[in-house]
Amino acid sequence: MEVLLVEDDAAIASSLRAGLESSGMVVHHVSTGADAVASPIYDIVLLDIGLPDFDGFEVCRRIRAKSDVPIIMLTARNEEIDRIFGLEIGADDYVTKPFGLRELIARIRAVTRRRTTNNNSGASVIVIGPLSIDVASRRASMADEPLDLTTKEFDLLVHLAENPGVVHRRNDIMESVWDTNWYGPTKTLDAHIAALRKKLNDPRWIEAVRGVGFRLEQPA
Amino acid sequence: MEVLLVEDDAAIASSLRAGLESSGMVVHHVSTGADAVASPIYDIVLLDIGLPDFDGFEVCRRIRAKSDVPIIMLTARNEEIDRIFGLEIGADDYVTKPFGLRELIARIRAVTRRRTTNNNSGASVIVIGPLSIDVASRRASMADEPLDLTTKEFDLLVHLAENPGVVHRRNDIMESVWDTNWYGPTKTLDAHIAALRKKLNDPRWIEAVRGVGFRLEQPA
DNA sequence: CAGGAAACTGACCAAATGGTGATCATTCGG
DNA sequence: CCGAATGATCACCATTTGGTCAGTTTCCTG
Repeated sequence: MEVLLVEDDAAIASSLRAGLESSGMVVHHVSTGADAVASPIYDIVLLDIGLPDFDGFEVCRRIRAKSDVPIIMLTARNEEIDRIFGLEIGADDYVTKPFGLRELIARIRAVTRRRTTNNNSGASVIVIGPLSIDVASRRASMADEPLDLTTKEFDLLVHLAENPGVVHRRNDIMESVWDTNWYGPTKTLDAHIAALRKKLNDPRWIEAVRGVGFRLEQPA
Repeated sequence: MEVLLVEDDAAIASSLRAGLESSGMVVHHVSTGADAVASPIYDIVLLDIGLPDFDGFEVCRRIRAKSDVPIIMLTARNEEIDRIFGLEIGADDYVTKPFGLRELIARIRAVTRRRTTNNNSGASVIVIGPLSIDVASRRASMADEPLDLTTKEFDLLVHLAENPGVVHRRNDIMESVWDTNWYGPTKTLDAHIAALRKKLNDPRWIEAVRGVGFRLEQPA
């Protein structure tokens, strides 16, 4: 596992390097955004937001432009999370300073595992284009506009968004969101799908697959 | 500044050593409680609670028996904070893992400064905009106005403030603040939430998330 | 032991939420 | 092209939930 660490604070960088290396990772350290963008591709990028030249969001965007490498943002304050949240920056996860080494390593493993299995479940934040969902704080936003979702709507959205593009069968949805795999003559699920569609502004986000279930995907 | 680091996890110890040394401190590392007690006196002791031989509290007591050296406890879980809290073990401060190097260094400086100036202020503080909570001294203030909180109100506030923005489930709150995960038909939690809201002056500080729990956040 | 503050509890109310069936629209197969 | 099946939408109603309050119990302090 080769890590590109983008961090301008020498103390933090040195501490992280030591910790990551003792977990068997190879750490390449750069301290500016320019160097980060110019670097060859590694297995994962740890990206500090407060960089001297241009900020982490810009770096993230530029790296994304040329690669799908997993990116974890290192943010200093909670306020910055909101910015990340609404922006379509394409980071895979973020950790807030101060963070522990074990936590960071766990996140790295989770992100890379997620990437290799092409499965989005377990992320702190699910980002699908303009749609982002923070599972822990139970908030979702579309193009920076917060969505006012009810409990069921949120759970339903999370279930669909955990595997975007794949069809979720009605029974599976019922079991996951309603704790029952019984789908009788009720229109409960349909009603909530309808409500969600309305709040997502564009009904094409949720596509019905006749006879099977529903699929969530960013409209073309 | 000479630091005695008592920590059995090699990765964490190595990482901390690197960080502290790059801040100009001299780090002496031991990994067992026995070694810690046997060590000569340093300027400050960083003491992990989870040690292989006997636990950090015992080490703390024994060190205190022979010296007034400042001690900062490194604790792994929130649960352990309560134990520290209740015990008069004589530690000067504690930090909860995961913690950041900068935070730790700040604490070290604060504790040693406090020692030399014989001043008790400056312990661990949670700050969320105008709201600040001094966990160790159990004081909270809003816009520099002290808040007169009861025990339960304070514990509740701390629990919510430790993860601002995220939704805390009723059961989790009950378990953390009331030591029971049973939330029956009672309105105990709601009553205390109401009391807290009133004392925070703006009810929007605590948002109810229907069907789930509560979230603390600075009003827009 | 007395007084008061804090905590707990249950009742009540209002509002949010979720479930339901009727009805309309769309798709698909013959 | 028609009818059956499936999905979409809507309005209505029952339930759940959170907020508030007053009464009671518990605990602490002096």
